[in-house]
Amino acid sequence: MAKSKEKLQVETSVKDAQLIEFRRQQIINAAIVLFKEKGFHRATTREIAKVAGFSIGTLYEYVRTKEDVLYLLCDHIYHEVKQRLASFPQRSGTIDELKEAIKQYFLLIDSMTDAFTIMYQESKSLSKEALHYVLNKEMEMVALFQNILENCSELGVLRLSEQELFLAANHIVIQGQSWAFRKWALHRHCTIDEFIEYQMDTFLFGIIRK
Amino acid sequence: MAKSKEKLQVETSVKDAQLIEFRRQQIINAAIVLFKEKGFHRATTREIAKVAGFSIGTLYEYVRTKEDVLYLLCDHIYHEVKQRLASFPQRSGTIDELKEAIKQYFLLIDSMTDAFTIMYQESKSLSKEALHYVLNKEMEMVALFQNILENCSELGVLRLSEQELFLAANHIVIQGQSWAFRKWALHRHCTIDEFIEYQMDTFLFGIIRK
Amino acid sequence: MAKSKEKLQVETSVKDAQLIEFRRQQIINAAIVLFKEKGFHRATTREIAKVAGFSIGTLYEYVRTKEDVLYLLCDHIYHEVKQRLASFPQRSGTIDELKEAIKQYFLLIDSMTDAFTIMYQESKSLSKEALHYVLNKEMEMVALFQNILENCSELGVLRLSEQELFLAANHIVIQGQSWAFRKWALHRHCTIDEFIEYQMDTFLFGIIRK
Amino acid sequence: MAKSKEKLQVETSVKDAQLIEFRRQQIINAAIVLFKEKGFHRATTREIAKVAGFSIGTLYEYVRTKEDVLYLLCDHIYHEVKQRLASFPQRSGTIDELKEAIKQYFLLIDSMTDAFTIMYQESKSLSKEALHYVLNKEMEMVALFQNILENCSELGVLRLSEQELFLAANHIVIQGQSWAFRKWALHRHCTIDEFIEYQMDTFLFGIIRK
DNA sequence: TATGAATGAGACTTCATTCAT
DNA sequence: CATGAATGAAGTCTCATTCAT
Repeated sequence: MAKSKEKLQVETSVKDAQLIEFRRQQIINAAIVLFKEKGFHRATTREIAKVAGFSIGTLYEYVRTKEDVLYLLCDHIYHEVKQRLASFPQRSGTIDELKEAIKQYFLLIDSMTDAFTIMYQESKSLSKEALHYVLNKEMEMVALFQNILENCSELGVLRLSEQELFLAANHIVIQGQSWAFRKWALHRHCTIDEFIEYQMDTFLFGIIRK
Repeated sequence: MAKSKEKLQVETSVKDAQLIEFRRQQIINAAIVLFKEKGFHRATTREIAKVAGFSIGTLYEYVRTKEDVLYLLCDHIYHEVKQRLASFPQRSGTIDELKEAIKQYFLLIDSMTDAFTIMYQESKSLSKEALHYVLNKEMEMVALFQNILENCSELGVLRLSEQELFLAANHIVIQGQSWAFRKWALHRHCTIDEFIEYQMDTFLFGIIRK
Repeated sequence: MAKSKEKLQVETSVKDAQLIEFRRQQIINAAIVLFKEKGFHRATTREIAKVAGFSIGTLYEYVRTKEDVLYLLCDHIYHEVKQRLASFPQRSGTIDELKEAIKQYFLLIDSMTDAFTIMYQESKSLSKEALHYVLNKEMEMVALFQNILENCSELGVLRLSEQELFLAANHIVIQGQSWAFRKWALHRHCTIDEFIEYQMDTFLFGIIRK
Repeated sequence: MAKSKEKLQVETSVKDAQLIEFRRQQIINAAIVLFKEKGFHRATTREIAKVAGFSIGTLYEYVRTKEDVLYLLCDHIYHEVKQRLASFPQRSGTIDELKEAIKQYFLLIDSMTDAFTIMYQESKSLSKEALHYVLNKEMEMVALFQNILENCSELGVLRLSEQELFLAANHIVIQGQSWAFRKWALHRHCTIDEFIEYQMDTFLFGIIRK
């Protein structure tokens, strides 16, 4: 797996970039369905190809190993998260911005429950190199919230130490994820909106008071 | 896998109950090491036997399938959690009791990081029946905290709705687990004690205010 | 194993029907050699693949389990029997037709001694479902002779009760098979032709007299 | 396996001859049940010991290998057959004696269907040496009938060539066995007595006429 | 580009047999 | 004599990956 500072490249024998993009999206969609149903290891490449709508031979034209499929999936998720959270940032440093960011993040997770769950249960199957890359992305996600919190902190809205900033950002990320992999228990007691409200409430109050 | 209301039984061809207990603990210990290192699927039964200190044949005298090993491991964890949380319950309904419970739970997780991580990443590999049993245990764990919170609520220390009780209990459980599977990121910024303090602080403040 | 009223289907991942037919014939041939030499249980799937001329992986592209190999073998035999006995039916109801049928059946067995012996010693290793199917075929074989006898009976050449018709048909089938699994003893005393003549003689005389 | 002209000896580490006899009968009985149910290969030595009523360790005090169990079983059957057919021989050379012998043989088989079926389906699993011994016994059984037929022939009751004598004896033995391994089909159409009568009738008529 | 038959390393599991108690 | 825990060779089957068409 070739490496670049920015992104691990999954090599192909196919040249047409658009086709690559298209096929890979098919692969990711198939992978989400299958990995959710049976996990990374129990899902076979043959099945992935079949669900994706082409042959096993074709699959291997767009991916070098099964692990690549998982990597593609993880990468895809972070891409989505970034896009979603990047779409509204006014860098105002107000509590409202923070709230909006949290809300968007939670809603995103709710709309991609399966993908998130897979990522958290299967990323350990990545190679050291790929895992490292994915965990970095994860930290970037935390950093996104850390930034927003920092803005608030600088404007005096919050009063948090370095450590508290980090822990608070983590707190948000984790609670969001928990909606994905504990949905089976949570959604019997509340909707995503109620969940968001509760988290926001508790969290902000716990934070702001300082 | 025979079933009883209380516990799924893993059958053996060995008769000496003490020996069974002993060997199974060896198996669990070996499994924790290996599952942590390579995950459930990449770890082979032969390796498990080897690390446990006996032959593959012997392993299968104490376990019917590889899945049984995972089940044994999960069951073991819940056993520990219950013992730990059951060891100090004065049922006082005070905030101090709540704090102590949370602390014990977090410390337990810290001392069994690997086991907890495995459970959360691999339990999906259990059979439907075994998974159901494990998830039930998980809910029992949540219920433990729910009870303590309820006690506090009844004594007027807290003022929480049914839903809030459940969400708060979940909150605790999740944050505790997050220390296990995000330790790699967290422990670079704080110790377990600092983490506990932070969680307690934020959480309780977010809760109590009501 | 999918089921249809007519035939149990052994499923494949290979799509080319002609190739399937070809490979399966290779498998059956290999199985006859090996099952004869060491029996169903002592013959390994790896050996079967090797003798058939391909890898173990390929074997499992054309067969789902080892049992399938045995089933394929049994099915093949009945196919042959039917073809052979169906090739000359003038439905005349004469003794000559009966004699010809018996002769063809005995000659067929002589040319497939190994396959027949295997079938009678190993069919018990089939699953209940497959065994049932095979025993049904066996009864169909008996019925073939029962029909011929019935024709003779209706034309007054023979005078047999229902029960006698059945027993007589069985008699033929069994004596034929005995040439297969007792060849080791019989062929030291007579050729297949002598055996046929003796059986015909004794049997017909015992029957016709009535 | 030590060899003597008369009988293959299965060695033991136990000395008490009576106990040996007793335990072996237990083993044979257990083997009949289990080999019938699952065949020689699928039945495990552990099961045999369990059904026999003792431990696996004890089993191996009275038998050196699993194959020995099968051998013991086969040997036992021939012992029974000989005893049964030896109990009434007046060497009269009459048709009635022949008829009585046939009847006794058929009745014996009917009372030991399972054992006979096992012998014919599993004896192939014996070592070459043991198989040879068992097949010899089989030929002795044929010879028993050959003798009786010869007596009749000498007295002029029958008029058969050497070859015919052999084939006729075989005929009897085979038809008897067929009651064992085709009982599933036959007993729906007739009782053992009807079967005997039919066989006697057809066979004798086919024979005597000469 | 797309296909799918072929490959074979390697996984899980069984079970006959031994031997210390 | 009896026991049963331990052993490990060997068997069946899966599935990621390749490559000729």
